[in-house]
This record gives sequence, C-alpha cells and structure tokens, in this order.
Amino acid sequence: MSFSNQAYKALIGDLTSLVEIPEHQLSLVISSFKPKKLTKKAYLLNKGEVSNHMRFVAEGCLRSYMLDNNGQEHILQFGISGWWVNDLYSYLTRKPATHFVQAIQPSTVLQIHRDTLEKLYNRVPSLERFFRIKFQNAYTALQERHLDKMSLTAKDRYENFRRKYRDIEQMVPQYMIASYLGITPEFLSAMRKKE
Amino acid sequence: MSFSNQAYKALIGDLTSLVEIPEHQLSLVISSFKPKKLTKKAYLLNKGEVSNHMRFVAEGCLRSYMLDNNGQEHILQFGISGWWVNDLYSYLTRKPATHFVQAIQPSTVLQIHRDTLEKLYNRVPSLERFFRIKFQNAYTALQERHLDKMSLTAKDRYENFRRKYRDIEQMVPQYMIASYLGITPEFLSAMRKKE
DNA sequence: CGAAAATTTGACATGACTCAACTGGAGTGG
DNA sequence: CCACTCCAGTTGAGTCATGTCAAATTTTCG
Repeated sequence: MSFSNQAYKALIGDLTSLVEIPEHQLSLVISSFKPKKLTKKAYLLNKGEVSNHMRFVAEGCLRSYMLDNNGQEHILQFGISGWWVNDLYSYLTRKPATHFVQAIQPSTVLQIHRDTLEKLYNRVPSLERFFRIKFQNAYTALQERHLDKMSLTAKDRYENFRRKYRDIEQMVPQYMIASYLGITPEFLSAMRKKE
Repeated sequence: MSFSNQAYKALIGDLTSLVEIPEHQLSLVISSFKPKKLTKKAYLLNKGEVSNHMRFVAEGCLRSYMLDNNGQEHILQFGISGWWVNDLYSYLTRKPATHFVQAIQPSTVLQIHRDTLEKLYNRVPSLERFFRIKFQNAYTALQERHLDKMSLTAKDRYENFRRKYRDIEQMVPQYMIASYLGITPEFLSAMRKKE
C-alpha cells in the first residue's frame, strides 16, 4: 500500500489493534487522513476556532490546554505518537474551541475532516466501533486521573506521572508537567528538591 | 409495543434522541434490557465484583464512588433518570470493580449483559453509534468537570453544581455533594453559612 | 555571547482540612 | 407518644498543603 511510511504505520497500528478492518476499507480510511507538519510552538488549534478534524499524533509531542479567568494555563492532555488530540467539545458541537492545541516539539499529525469521517462511518462499520472503544478507554483514563486529583497528594500524583509517562516527561518542560498535575511550577520545584 | 411502561420510555427516549433505529431493531434492543429494583442504600455493584452489565437509570437516584487509602469516599457520579451508571473500567476489562454503585433513593435500573450487548452491536449498527456518541459526550463532560476542579475555587464549583443539577441537589444528602465536589462536609457547611 | 525562557529559592499568605464537640431532626421500639 | 439513638449538619480552633510574589540562578538557543 502507498501509505506504508512511518507516520501512517502508527495510525494503522492503532486501528488494527482494536478492530478488524478488511484491507480495502483500511486503505480507504487511511487515505482519508491528511498529514500536517507543525514546527515547535505552532498551534494546531486556537481558542475561538471551530475544530473540524479528528487528529492523530504521528510523531512529536503536543499539548491541549485552556486558560482560566486568571489567565493561568491548565493542561488537559499531552499527545505523543499514537495518541489522539483535539478540542472534542468544539469538534462535536461545532462551537468555537475553548482550548488550544499546540506543538511542544516539531510534530506530524494526521487529520481527517468531520464530513469525511461521518461518511466513512457508514461505509466502514468497524470505524464506528473503533471510536466507541477509543472513547470508552479515554473516559476511564480520564476518570482515573480525576480521582487521582481528588484523592492523592501532589507528590503522589507526580510520582505516578513519572512512572506512567516516562516518555512524555523527557519531551516537555517541567512547568507544563506542573500544570498537568494541577500545581504551580514553584511547588513542583520545591517537591523535587526534597529528595 | 409491550415495553411502553414508564421505565422503558426513558431508555427509548435516550436511544432515539441520538440515533435512528428501525422499529423492529429498537424492540430487540429494548427487550434485551432487564429491570432491576433497588431499595434505598442497596448496592448495585460492590467493589471487588466484576461489572458485567451496562446500566441505565430509569428512576430514582444512585451514586458511584470509590474509597481512597484513608478510607475516604469520593463520588464519581450521581445517576438519576436518563443517566447511565457503571464501573466502566471493570465492565471493559472484566477486572474486579474498584468502585461501588449504590442507590441513594429507591431506584429502578435497566441492565443489559455484556455478552448480549456485544452480539447486538452486530445486528444493530446504530447501537454502536449510540454508545460512541454517548461516550464522546461523557468524555467532554468529564473533561469539563476536571477543569473545574483544576481552575475553580470550591465555592464556584458549588454554585455551578447547584445551577447545573438542581434536581440532583434535592435527592442527595449534603455530605455527598461535598464529596462530589472534592471538599469536606465541614467546609461545605461553612461555605453555605456565609450567605 | 547575550537574551529569553525555565527553574529555583525563600518569605509570606490562604484555602481547605482535621478533630472534636455540639445541635437537631428522623426514625424506632417500648 | 415519649425517650433514645443515630445520622447529618454545624461550629470553631488549630494546622497543613499548596499558592503567591519577587528575586536570583541556570539553561537554552539564536
């Protein structure tokens, strides 16, 4: 197939690891995703824009974050190779995005337009299943993160993060990890000092 | 149809509000859900059990919660008529539940076994779509809640809660609302005093 | 090399928690 | 129908985890 390059391999891997897709349907799906390269710090989605694509990270590292009333950043999600990133709310409702999606490292994403995807759902039933499973998993993962925030101390959350996301830790500045954990960079720094 | 009673009406409404389902498929789906009545304080799911059903609340009010290392309760979700409640992680992985699901008021739920549902997915494609959409929405709602916890003060979260869930507020004791918001009952009480 | 960005430090502030005692209402049983 | 218990809610004093602010230091990178 003509999409055997590195970027698409990760996507194919993600799809086929969850559902069975006949070869010709798979190439139809794959070919509907368009690659987009991003330089470091480039925005894939700005607050206020409508998100019209589903987006898969082929390589690099991105983050999605929002700004609160005090102008503080809160990171919702990091995305490295194999992850999906988006402002899902905007994508689903077609309302202006409330979040930003920005590249932390030079990155490549593969995107598919909503209209294309909606049509594909009817031709490729496995795709519907794929996203159902994806969202179920995303939901439970987010639930776990939320419970961690409710029940664990900042130190424990930091240790969990390092254990779980060693790869992400290497790619992002410390103050973003603080933001992801829901603490200030100063406090994270202080925690690190004590052994 | 024979499932026109009150409990099933809410389920039918939920299904048909999101997807188109041919009449005969709809009755197939509906008839796969079995009602279960719960007295106040009864457990629908205990920690340690495997959750084998998807569960729709027809009437009453339930909560799902977990116990942290200090024995404190953390409420993940309330469920009133029209909501789905579960320990989704246990359902998906077939591992023992880490959460409890308990009736706060006398309640009726409609449940479908995982095996039945998996088979139905193949016969009723709309069902796959239904749950995809459900989980997308659940994910964005949870994301919003998580961001609230990150960026808002306890007082703001409480006010948001009251605005958003007036109906739930009536049905559950105050200390459970505190738990849902991630604060202590004492602190909620103190907040309420100051106007 | 120099400027900008990230991290560290330390003094001080505060939102929210802990604990223990108290109040009040809702059963329950004698 | 009263007395008793139990559970939810309230109060207040003291504490702690984490935040704020501002300055100093280190790292990154053009």
